[in-house]
Amino acid sequence: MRKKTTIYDVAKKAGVSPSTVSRVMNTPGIVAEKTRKKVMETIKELSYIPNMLAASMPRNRTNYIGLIIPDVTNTFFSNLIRGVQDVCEKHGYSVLVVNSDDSQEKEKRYLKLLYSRRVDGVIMTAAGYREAKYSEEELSLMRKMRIILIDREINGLNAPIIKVKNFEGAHDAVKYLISMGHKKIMYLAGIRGTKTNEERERGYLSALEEAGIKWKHRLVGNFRMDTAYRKIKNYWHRAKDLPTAIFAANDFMAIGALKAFSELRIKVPEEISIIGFDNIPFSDCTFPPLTTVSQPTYLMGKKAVETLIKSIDKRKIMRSVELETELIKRESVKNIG
Amino acid sequence: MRKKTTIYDVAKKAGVSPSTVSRVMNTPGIVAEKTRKKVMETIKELSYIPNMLAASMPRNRTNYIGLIIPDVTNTFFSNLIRGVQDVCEKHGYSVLVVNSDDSQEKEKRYLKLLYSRRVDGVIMTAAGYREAKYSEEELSLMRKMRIILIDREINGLNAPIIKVKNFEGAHDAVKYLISMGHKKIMYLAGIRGTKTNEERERGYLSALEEAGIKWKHRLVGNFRMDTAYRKIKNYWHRAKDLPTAIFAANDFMAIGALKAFSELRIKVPEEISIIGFDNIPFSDCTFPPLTTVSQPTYLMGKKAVETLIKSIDKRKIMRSVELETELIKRESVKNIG
DNA sequence: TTGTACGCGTTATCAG
DNA sequence: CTGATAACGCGTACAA
Repeated sequence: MRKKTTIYDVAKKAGVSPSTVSRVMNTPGIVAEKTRKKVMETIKELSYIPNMLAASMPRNRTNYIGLIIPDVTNTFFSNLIRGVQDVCEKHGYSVLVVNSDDSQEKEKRYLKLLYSRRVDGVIMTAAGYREAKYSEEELSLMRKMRIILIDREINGLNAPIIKVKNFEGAHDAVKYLISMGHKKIMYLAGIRGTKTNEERERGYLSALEEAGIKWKHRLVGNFRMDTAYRKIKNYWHRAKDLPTAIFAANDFMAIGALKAFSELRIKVPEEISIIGFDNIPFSDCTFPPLTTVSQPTYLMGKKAVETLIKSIDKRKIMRSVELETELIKRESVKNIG
Repeated sequence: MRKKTTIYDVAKKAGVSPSTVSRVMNTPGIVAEKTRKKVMETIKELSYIPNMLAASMPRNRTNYIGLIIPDVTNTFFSNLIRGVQDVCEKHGYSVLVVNSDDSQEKEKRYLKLLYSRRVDGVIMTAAGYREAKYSEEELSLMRKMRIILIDREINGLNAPIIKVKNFEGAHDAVKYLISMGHKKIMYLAGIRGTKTNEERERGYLSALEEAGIKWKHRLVGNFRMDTAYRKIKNYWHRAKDLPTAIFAANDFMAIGALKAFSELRIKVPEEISIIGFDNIPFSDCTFPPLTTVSQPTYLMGKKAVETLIKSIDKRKIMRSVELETELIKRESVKNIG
């Protein structure tokens, strides 16, 4: 790799000073039209591409945003990433993505990395399903950075958070089931102790209560498809008082249930109705297509960067946001009223 | 944000020169144990975190890898990303991911961005399904960077490429179908003119020929689920000589077919066998679980960075790699022999 | 409107 | 083994 063209090369060839070239690129308005043109030409000729790296130093800004998520491979997060990237790109920012795998240790390492890289802001969904404890050292590091949280809070850190209305989403779903004539609705639960699961379960219970329905049942799950599959099969083999509908804490589990029923020769939705949560891609490719509660993951990413960037560029204060869910009615629910 | 701790702060407090602090961090071996300890202590005390940004300048290395893909949201690529990230992280590199949306224009813009960011290397899957034409200007920019291609080549650019054996993968799949007694096998095609599709189709034809089978049929598709769905429904309504098995150019289309047959009340695999290609997540959640050809996407990412980093760190030359596919036998194929 | 000179935080070189 | 000093490429007060 031969030497790269610098701002000096352009300046010399155009017969101006480096500062003028710099101005042409950053504040074109304040330079005489004639010189501006001359400089622009030279830039083209030499196909000069400015060194953002070098520019970052005096500016004290990298135009990088750090993004810490559990796993890119999870569609929930890849959609989030896309939201983040799209907005970032529009504002001249680049995204540095890392996977925490829900490990606090990795998370800590990456936080240091991002600090070291001098990113202008960080978007993170805290590792671990349960509320984790953070050492004072980590908290202090986080406080040195401009951080915005997604979905999960961090005790002791006063950072704004973007989340969805889990309670309302679950409430709506169950209410819909009730409106379709269902009176025996089971909750296929996620991991206990996680805020996400608790909120969805509360939504489930409250809808039941509102309708004056006493029948309720929770099948313990862990957000995973295979577990739901096994639990359902197991349960249907020995239970006597079976539900007519299931509200699953997420789509993976709903799909696991779908699979179980398919093997049990129990028809969905004719014999049992199912609603999921998340609206992951493919929830519309199941048989039957899954009725589910949609999480605006893309929007979450978008909102997060928007507030972050506003805070960076215009020094505005960041505020928490709660996003609405949406009930996507497909074909896994039947009206038995 | 208050002023950040620098190497000078550490040096002063430890009573040494900045160079010594630098050495402690980069080449600990060459500094006296006693001073090293002293410096390490001071670093801890001040919780100093080095500024990689600043270090990048004199080093002329950013330890960033640029990754250009069509879309993070596509599981094919998110797996690739993960492979890239995991290896990068191990070697102290960070990844800058951008989405081209298969647009050459965006691709070009991002190439410039990555150059401007002074990434140490670029991994890209060229935009567009068909072979695209690149201007001399773009080619020259690409030649200035250390680039490694994924899956698709670029005419006029002599860059190494990582790809999978599409021909062999397709060949194996169809051969398997034949071994299961199928003699009328249809090809559900992807976009014509794309190398991926051509290679898979050649694999299909060659397996047929090898077995001396004359019956063949191609249903034109475009790699998309809904198209496959419609084509299949249409075809089954009016065709007379129906196949007993289908080899789809990718999983999306295979799933589209699955859906069509489900609605047509045609049982898979009892009445028709199906094989897909890609092994996307969820191909094991369909009914029945899809038999398919697995692409090692994670491995592709891994291989790409490995060669790239070797080239950066040890100035070794980069070589192209062709990866093996694997036939994943699930339940969408029946032995009718 | 333009140019000069300094600073950004680190590494590399060279002398000691 | 350690310290002084010159880059690295750009932005920006300040001077002209």
